[in-house]
Amino acid sequence: MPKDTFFNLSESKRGRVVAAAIDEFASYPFHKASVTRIIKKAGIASGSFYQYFEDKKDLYMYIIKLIGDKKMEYLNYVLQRFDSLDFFQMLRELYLAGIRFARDNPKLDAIGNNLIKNSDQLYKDIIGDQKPMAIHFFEEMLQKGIEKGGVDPAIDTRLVAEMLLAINLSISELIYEDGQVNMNDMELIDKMLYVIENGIRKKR
Amino acid sequence: MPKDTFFNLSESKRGRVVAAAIDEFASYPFHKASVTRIIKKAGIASGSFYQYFEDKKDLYMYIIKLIGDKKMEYLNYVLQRFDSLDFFQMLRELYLAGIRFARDNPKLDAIGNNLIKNSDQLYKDIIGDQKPMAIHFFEEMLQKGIEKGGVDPAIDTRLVAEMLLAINLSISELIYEDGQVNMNDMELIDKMLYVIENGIRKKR
Amino acid sequence: MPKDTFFNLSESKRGRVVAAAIDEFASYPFHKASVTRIIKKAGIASGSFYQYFEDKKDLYMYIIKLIGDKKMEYLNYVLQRFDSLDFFQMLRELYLAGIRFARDNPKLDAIGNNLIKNSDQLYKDIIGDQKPMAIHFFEEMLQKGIEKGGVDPAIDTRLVAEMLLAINLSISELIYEDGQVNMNDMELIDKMLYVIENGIRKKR
Amino acid sequence: MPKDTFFNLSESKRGRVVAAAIDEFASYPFHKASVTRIIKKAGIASGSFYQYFEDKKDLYMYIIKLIGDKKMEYLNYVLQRFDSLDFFQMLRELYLAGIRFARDNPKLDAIGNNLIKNSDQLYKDIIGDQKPMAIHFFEEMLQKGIEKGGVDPAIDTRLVAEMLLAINLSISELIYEDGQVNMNDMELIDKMLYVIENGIRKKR
DNA sequence: GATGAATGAGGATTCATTCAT
DNA sequence: TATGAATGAATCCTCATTCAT
Repeated sequence: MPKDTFFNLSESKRGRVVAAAIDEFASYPFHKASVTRIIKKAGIASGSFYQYFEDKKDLYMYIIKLIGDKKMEYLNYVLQRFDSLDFFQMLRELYLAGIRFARDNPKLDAIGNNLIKNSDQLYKDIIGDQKPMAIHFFEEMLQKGIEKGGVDPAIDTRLVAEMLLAINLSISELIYEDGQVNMNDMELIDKMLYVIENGIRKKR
Repeated sequence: MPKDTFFNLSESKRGRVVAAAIDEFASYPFHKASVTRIIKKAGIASGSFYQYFEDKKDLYMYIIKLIGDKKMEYLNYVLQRFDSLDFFQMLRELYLAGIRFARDNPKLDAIGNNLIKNSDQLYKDIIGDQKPMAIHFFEEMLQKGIEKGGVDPAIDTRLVAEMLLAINLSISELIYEDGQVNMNDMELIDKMLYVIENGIRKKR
Repeated sequence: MPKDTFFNLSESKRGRVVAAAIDEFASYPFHKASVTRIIKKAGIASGSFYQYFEDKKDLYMYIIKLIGDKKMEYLNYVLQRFDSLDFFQMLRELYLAGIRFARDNPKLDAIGNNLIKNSDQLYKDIIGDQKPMAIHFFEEMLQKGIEKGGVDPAIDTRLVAEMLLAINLSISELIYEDGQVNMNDMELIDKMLYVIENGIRKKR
Repeated sequence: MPKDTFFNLSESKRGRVVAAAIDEFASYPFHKASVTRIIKKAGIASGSFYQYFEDKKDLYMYIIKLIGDKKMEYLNYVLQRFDSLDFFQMLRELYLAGIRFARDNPKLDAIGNNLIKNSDQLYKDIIGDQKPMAIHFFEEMLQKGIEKGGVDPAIDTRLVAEMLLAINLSISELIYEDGQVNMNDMELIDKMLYVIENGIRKKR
């Protein structure tokens, strides 16, 4: 947690620090990210940095938290309708929210993706339970879908949850493939959902 | 590419260097991996290292190439039957080969996974065309499957290729989840393929 | 010397600052003692510190002075009887007073001892004339003892004064040896004085 | 312990490093002693320093060991005659050896004295058993003196050992008092021994 | 080809002190 | 008078790489 001194800062300076950190962590993995560069970009003294944060990790974790909060803003709208939507509607909305978040906040998305996919112990420490929680959430969705009748009860919910998460995480890469957007969000989602719903076996 | 001096080395010394490098890169991300540690583990002089390799990246890329070659050994058996197997048989064999590779070579698998998932620019440089090639391969498989009639022609082959790759990459994590194996390979593959083939919509 | 602002402070706040400083200087040598820690312990603003004191050294010297004053309280009773006691009675009382001071004020004693024994230039600056004065005092005592007839006139008073001071300074270490008290004060003093009076040559 | 690389150094360079370190540690307490200054004085690269030593403490401990070895050179001559000398002859020789060491190696003496007197935990760690061992040695000398008949059996040997050590440690300060030498070694020793042998009570 | 000492830019972090409010 | 954010030189230390032997 950043120290009080950080939160007492003027909004503009705090914003500069956050922006500099986001820039840095989007460009370099944690160990290569340089406090010195962040300091320079933010235009603060090195001593100040350590009056705001315990250390580099403290700042990194704060940025991760910001990312989580920001992502939640995108997801909240969907989550509130957890009970009124059926499974496939819900999944569509979730993927869509993820895409929108990635489009609006490409750097945050990059940092977040790097974190969740990385197998480094440091990253595992930081990410903590978030990945298991995400899987659990998908599994619950599937369970409910089975109960309501929309989802095939023959599937292994845990396994499918992992598959859906893997696909979810690959979406932002899909979007920026080759640095250009190939299709619009809706089209992308529709095509993905078609496959998820129906599989890829030829229908008779 | 390592220099000629490296390939002129006695097999045992070359082996020590490779083993040390694999150990190191499996334990640390590129930037944290230490040339000094590799040198010590391999029992060579630091000067020698730079007579074998341009720099750390040169060694890393060589290891990546070794991993690719090794993986090919596992895949070749499948690829040779590209024409005789139908799409789903092929996919099953590919996933299975991937699992076997991961089980037999956990360190290589770790290095490879870390590489392909990482969004770091450095890693992108190193991985080069491999990911696009993998996607392209899946896409071709799908095309052929459509032509042969087993695969639904309504799908977007490129998109599905990406999805299949994302799932493929998540497999080794599935296997080692919680440090324990939850189901046997066949069961895992079967359940995954069931979903891929049929989707998760309830059948009437 | 602390600034006027410090002496204008409420007694409670001044006391907090002094206590925090004593704590700190008893725990760390001057260079390692941290103004920041003192500030925190005392609950004052860092800016305030420099409105009370010139710098860290200023505070340190003030604490040293406090220690001197405190020690004088213990010695005054003895010094007042300078004329009525003979040399050995006087020495006994002085050592005893020193022991009592150390027992009652272990932190002050620790700071003082560290100061007087240290050969660091900084410490020499701070301690100034105090050590020469102490030696001078012992020397005068010896002179008077010789005149009165109790003390052997063959000794080199200056040298013996130094020896007596060296012994005096080692007393507090003796007391706390191994963190435990080995003998009571009187016994300790008696045994020391016996040696000082009679030396260690076997008597015929 | 310094690394092999240090001992493989040319004598001249090793000498420069040692001289620079002695200079530095004689001028500053451990925490204030600067690796950077040592590096500059010795004319080596900062990286080299850490190829020779684990860290600053490693170098410091090595210097302490050098001091011990050097002091032993001065004491060995005396110690070899442990059995042939009586207590007071022995004590005289020991003090004399100490004085000679201090005169010949003032910087080493300063470092050593600072170490043994300092109450800092770091210094205690480094000095380890050396002080107890010194006291023990004095105590044994006293015991033997009592058995042989030269030393007063009424004394508390442990206490006197501590007193003798305290005096021993104060000798080098005596010598350099006011930066000038007041008397020659023999005279100093004789006067000290006179007091130690006979005490300071007037003889009838 | 082998060696391993030498290099030095760069790393994160500390801390006494200043100064604007 | 009180505050506490700002400062930046200085701290120890790391590490990939070079180069003379």
